[in-house]
Amino acid sequence: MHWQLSERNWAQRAKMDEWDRSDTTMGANTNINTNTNTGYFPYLRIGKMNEILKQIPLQYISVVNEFSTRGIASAIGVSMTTVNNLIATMKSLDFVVGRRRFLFTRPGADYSVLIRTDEDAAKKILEEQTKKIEYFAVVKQELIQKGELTIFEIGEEMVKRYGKNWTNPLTLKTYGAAIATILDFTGFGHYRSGILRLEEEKEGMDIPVPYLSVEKMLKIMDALFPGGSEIHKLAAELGTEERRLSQELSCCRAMGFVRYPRRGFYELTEDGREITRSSEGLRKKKFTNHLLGSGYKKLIDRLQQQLHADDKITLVTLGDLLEKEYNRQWSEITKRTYAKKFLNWLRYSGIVVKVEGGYKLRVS
DNA sequence: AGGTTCTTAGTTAAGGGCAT
DNA sequence: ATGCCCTTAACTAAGAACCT
Repeated sequence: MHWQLSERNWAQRAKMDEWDRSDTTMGANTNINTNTNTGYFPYLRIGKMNEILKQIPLQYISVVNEFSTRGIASAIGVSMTTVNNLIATMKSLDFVVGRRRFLFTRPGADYSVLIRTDEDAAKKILEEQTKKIEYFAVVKQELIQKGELTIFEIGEEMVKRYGKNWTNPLTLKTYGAAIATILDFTGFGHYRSGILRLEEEKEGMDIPVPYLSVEKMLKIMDALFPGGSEIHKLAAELGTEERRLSQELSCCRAMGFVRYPRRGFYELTEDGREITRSSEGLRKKKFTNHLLGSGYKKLIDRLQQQLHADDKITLVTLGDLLEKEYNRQWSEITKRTYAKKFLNWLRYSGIVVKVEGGYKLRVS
């Protein structure tokens, strides 16, 4: 209630907007978007922004009262720079206006309050902002064209379009990642490890190497049933080292059994859930379907292509194939390691059958 | 002088390969 | 089957440099 704008405050707001505009090209004031920021870009990643925002005492969040960098800094016990980083980000989203003395905008105040209690509602507000702000449109369009963008490319685009003088590649990445995380947060694309994708990582060339057996996969899925788990908890439960486990989980993801909704947390997909509940026979069938529908299908196709009339499949031939398809150089021992896992999958799903001195594909 | 923007160093997480 | 070590990459916080 108390942050409702009164007549007088609108006047105040207008004044601050003018300050904002005055430091760039004058003129062009006929522009309807009077409160669109000029020259600011998100700097903090969305997670960090939210984290700091939540610490700011509510009394500072007002579209009536100005605040200063110093005031916030001492209120929450962080450096001026940190607050400035936050303010720059908030300005880039039209959540804050002003210079030296700042004021929340209506959406900015709403967002800052809601983020504490109702993340989805806050998201909605931010999503609206991304629709209004030009550089987001630029990135979105670029993303639609290319399907995926690295954070470096996003940064580069900003330099090109808006004449920023960022020269350090790390700087480009910083800004690029900030923009990418915001789009991800608001539901436009998915950001992960330096790349913003339009589609949830569709396994293309880069599916993980087969790290684990079917049995281990099922064990993991059992542990994830029904509600998912934090990686720490899961690791403790299974007695598998965390780093190792995250690799194994990435395999389960590539198979479509497991989902990774947020950092550190994994859960079963619908199909994953079904499989853990299925009987052995049904489970085999479902597993096979997933294998054939996954990126690993390509390996099976290759296997089929390269096999001559009475060639046998052995750990050696399979290892060589994997090495080639993944474009790596492995030692013999490593090749064997991965070949064993993959063979385990093929055997389990009945794609290969045992013959004298090796395996062969079952003709289907 | 004080405020703001860009860079950077140090830290943490993820990924990859090997060996037991 | 899986623990461990090493490399690479991302994140964060804050300092340096630049404005006004």
